[in-house]
Amino acid sequence: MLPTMGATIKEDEPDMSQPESQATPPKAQSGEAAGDKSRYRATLNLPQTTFPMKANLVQNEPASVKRWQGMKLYDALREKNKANARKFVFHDGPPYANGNLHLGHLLNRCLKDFVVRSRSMMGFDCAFVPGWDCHGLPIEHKVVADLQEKGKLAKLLTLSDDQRKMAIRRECQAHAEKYVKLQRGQMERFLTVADYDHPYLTLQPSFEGGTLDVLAALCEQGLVYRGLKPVHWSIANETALADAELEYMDREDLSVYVDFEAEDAAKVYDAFGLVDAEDEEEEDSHEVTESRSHEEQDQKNDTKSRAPTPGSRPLVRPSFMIWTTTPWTLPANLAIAVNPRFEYACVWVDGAVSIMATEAVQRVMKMPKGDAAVGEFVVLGTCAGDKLVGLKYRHPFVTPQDGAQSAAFRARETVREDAPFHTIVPAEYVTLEDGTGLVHTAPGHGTEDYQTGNATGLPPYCPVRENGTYDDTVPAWLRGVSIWKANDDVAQHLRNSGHLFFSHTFTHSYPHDWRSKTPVIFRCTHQWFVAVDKPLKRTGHSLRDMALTQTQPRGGADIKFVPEWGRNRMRGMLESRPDWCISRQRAWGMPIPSFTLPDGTVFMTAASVRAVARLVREKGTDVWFSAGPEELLKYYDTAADPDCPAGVAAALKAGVSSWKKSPDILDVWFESGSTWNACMRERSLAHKDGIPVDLYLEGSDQHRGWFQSSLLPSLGVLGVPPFKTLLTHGFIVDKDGKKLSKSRSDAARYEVESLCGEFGMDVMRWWVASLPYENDIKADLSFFAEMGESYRKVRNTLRFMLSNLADFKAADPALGCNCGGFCVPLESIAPISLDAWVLSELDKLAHDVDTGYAEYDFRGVQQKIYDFCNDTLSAVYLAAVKDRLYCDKPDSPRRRQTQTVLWDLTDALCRMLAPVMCHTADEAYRALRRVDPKDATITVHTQEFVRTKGAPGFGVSCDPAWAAVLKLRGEAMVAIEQAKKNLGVENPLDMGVMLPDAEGTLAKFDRHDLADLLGVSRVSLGPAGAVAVQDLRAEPRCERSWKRDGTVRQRSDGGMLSDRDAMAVGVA
RNA sequence: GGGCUUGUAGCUCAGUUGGCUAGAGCGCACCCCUGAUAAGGGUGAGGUCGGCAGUUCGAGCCUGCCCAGGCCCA
Repeated sequence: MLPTMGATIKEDEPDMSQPESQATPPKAQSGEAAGDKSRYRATLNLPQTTFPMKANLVQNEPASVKRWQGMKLYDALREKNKANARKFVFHDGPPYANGNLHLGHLLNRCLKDFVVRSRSMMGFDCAFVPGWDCHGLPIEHKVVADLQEKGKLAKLLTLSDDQRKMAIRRECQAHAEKYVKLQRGQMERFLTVADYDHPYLTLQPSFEGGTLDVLAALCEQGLVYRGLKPVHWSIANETALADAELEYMDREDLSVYVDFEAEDAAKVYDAFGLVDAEDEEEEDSHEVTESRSHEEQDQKNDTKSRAPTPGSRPLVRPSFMIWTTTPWTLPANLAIAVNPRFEYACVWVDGAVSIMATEAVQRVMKMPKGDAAVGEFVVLGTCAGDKLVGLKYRHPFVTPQDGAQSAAFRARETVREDAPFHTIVPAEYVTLEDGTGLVHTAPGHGTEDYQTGNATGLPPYCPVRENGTYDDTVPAWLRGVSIWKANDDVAQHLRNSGHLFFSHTFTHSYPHDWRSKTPVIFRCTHQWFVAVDKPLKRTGHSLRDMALTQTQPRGGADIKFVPEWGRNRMRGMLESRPDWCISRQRAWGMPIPSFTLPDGTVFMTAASVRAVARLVREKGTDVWFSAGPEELLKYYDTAADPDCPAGVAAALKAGVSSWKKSPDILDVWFESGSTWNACMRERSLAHKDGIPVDLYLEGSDQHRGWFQSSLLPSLGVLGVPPFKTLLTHGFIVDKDGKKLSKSRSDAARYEVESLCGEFGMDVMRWWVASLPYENDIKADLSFFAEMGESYRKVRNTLRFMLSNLADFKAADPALGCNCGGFCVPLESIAPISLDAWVLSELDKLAHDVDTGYAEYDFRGVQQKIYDFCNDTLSAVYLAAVKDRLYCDKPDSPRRRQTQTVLWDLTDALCRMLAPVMCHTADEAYRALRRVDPKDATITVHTQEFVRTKGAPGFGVSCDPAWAAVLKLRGEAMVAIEQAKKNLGVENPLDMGVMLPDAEGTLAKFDRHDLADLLGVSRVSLGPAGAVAVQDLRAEPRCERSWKRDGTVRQRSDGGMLSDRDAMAVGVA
């Protein structure tokens, strides 16, 4: 509806000719001629800036990197905070020096950079030395594969061990250094700040020395021992593997159910309480048939194939039925384990008798009929598992002349004379979920089996050689056979001898060597271990006890876990972890500096390790491969070594030239687990007393990896953990929450170089900051694009503020003073002003941001900064002050006050943003100060967060009634929206609003402030009730400010202007 | 199979010790502005809180089971 009281409607109103329509009210309104809106444009203070709307991050970010490099930003940060006593010790977990960095690295590096930059801006001296893990199998594997491809490997194999290893090591070192350089460049492209010129590399001699010192200290505590233990063994690489080097993949295997005949049938039947049937022929139990096969039973003795009555004693020899998925370990079978708490059944099946857990009977009998057809079966009796313990059985194909009882094995290893070979033993870990409830036990081929062997006195017998073939202790038909082939051979042999009840192939999850992707086996080998349950000489407590104590929640004095559930996760792992196998049989790593004497004694003491460490610091670990024992031990003095065995001291006098250097190298996890010493303490970066490092920050896989491999040595050496806080982040997954597959069609666009080129790092960093990093992180190109929008929002807010400061002169920011120039003292700002309100909002933000950074809640920081820019500033404050910025006289006190606030807001925001949006924040900060592009001395990054009197922000508070004003603003917006529909007024500047103010709390507020806050021309206050909107279109509009504020009249220049605008233009 | 963990609007996420009608941003729809303009502003529509069962006066939140993910192990 058109206004009816339009006394000033002009005749040339263009829309007057149009039919009246509520939906399309006239564009040109009463009070001015069409096209006159820009008459006073030149008299306005319109925004002006060189800060571009388009960020052009792809070109400009590398320029920032160069500028920061040029000004040595990292050194400048250290220098700035040196004077501060506050030190924040942050330690970089070393990525592996192999391959390109990916999105997961980007996440990790950005989070770390947020920490470094935010702590520095809090005034902490925060050193950050990047590190690289340079040794280890993956590099060696790659290098050896490359050599093989180039046909150079065959030649290497003709060299001596040391020469060959040296040749491989040279290649490995070159490979590692190449990738360190590559990854360093990528990290810098991530805009991260660190001491890139002085990284720590695990192949540096000083680092190697620092690692050996840790090993020496653990030796000193009596924790390092050499043992024969089953370990995961890679046949392809002929090396023991750490848990971290395993990958579980599906594999098809042969699953077999095997009958092991009882040695003494009567004792077995006694256990089940079976009695001789009285009407049976006078056959006693000693004359049980020896025939094995179910078929044979049927054929040979028709009468006996009749199912016996339950409770009666059959005439055949019973068997213990076991189940295994690794038939190749059967030659090493030394025992059968039962759970003493389970009930076992004696089952007659087609003429044969087998023993298995009662619960397993139905399942086993229902197995698909493959090798043995099962007709009927009868449970003759049951008994508890503990009744079976101690019964003897016969191995189906290993005689006492072979195997662990053979002379060949006894010559090699110590075997107890009374070792209970082939006996039923108890074990709690036996379950009923799979198999028969009787567990094939080979102490040389499994951890639990090994423990059972230890408990019962059985040796860890392992007839499998390094290359995966059997040695000479097995029956002749298996000698030299590959174990994978043996699976079938063994099954066939058992089938032929009638011991195989059933077999089938099936697919299960099986551990594989993470590099060669080949299946691993459990195999007993001589390895070096760090004991986790052995008491330390110094404390009397084991590493496990100390680790569990240190990780307990102890009300603040404990290790802090972010997120908190990491504590339970890690403790669970600590409770169940085995001793740490620290040896590997490879070339690319640090040697374990032990020696084997001619008499077979293996020699390594704390003092001998330290002696080698000293030499290694001088020459690097290559010396181990190039020098002889005399040279390697030149710093060793037996007289000064209390741990040196007498025999060794004597042998040493006779000369060490015949001693053999150990071929073992250290697990790379031991090296990275020593970084708190080899890097942090070695370089005096660590706290001098107590816990050396404040924060470790890595992916949650490191609860088992680096966090644990660091914790244990530190406890052993220092008695305290190496870290005060452990922060973990999750893994990158795709938008459906699935693991990111490298084979996806757009995989190339997820390469970090592509991401930097497509979205820019500041956008990627803004994205990282927005993440709830403790969980899995969904990543998708569309998310990055969305974050680009969000980035632009912040950028435009900064730009708008900068553009309204074009004519504003602030004091020299280098002096750290915001006063002077045109600045208004913040103390003079009235609490009822818009400016006080926005500053008080900034103070809240500054407080939240401060806390957020301190607590690593980057998401909270990001969200609050974004909301502040988007809501508090863009939608509310900046929209409200636009009028005064544009229309007030340039030097009016009101405008200068607002500009002062804008300047401070921009300055404070740049600082808050700096740790995250480090390029853009610096760009804006420098634009605010109008820094010459060539001047590299001024940067936001050497500044600190705004604080006043010790608290974050400017210390400005606003009138408490502001809360009510903002609430009313929300209501008014709804009313204005309704008025558009109901009154037909489209432009809020054509409206006046009456706010209900029954208590008179709003009376003190400037009506202009209130009107600007609502975006309307006028505000009046009224009694209680709803917000009322007035149609002001009948009133004249100011040609300059477009407001209808009630003061508009024709001025001396002929224009229609309000009082304020007339004054600004200088007309009467 | 086990330990830890996740599943809330189309999307990304908040939801404190169980307590009004479950919130935000983005996106979407409609509208305004055209003096932040490859910008800016307003209003609005979207949810059986993975499923089932239980405890409770009351469950997104506690318990059990199940389904679908992730990390680490076996």
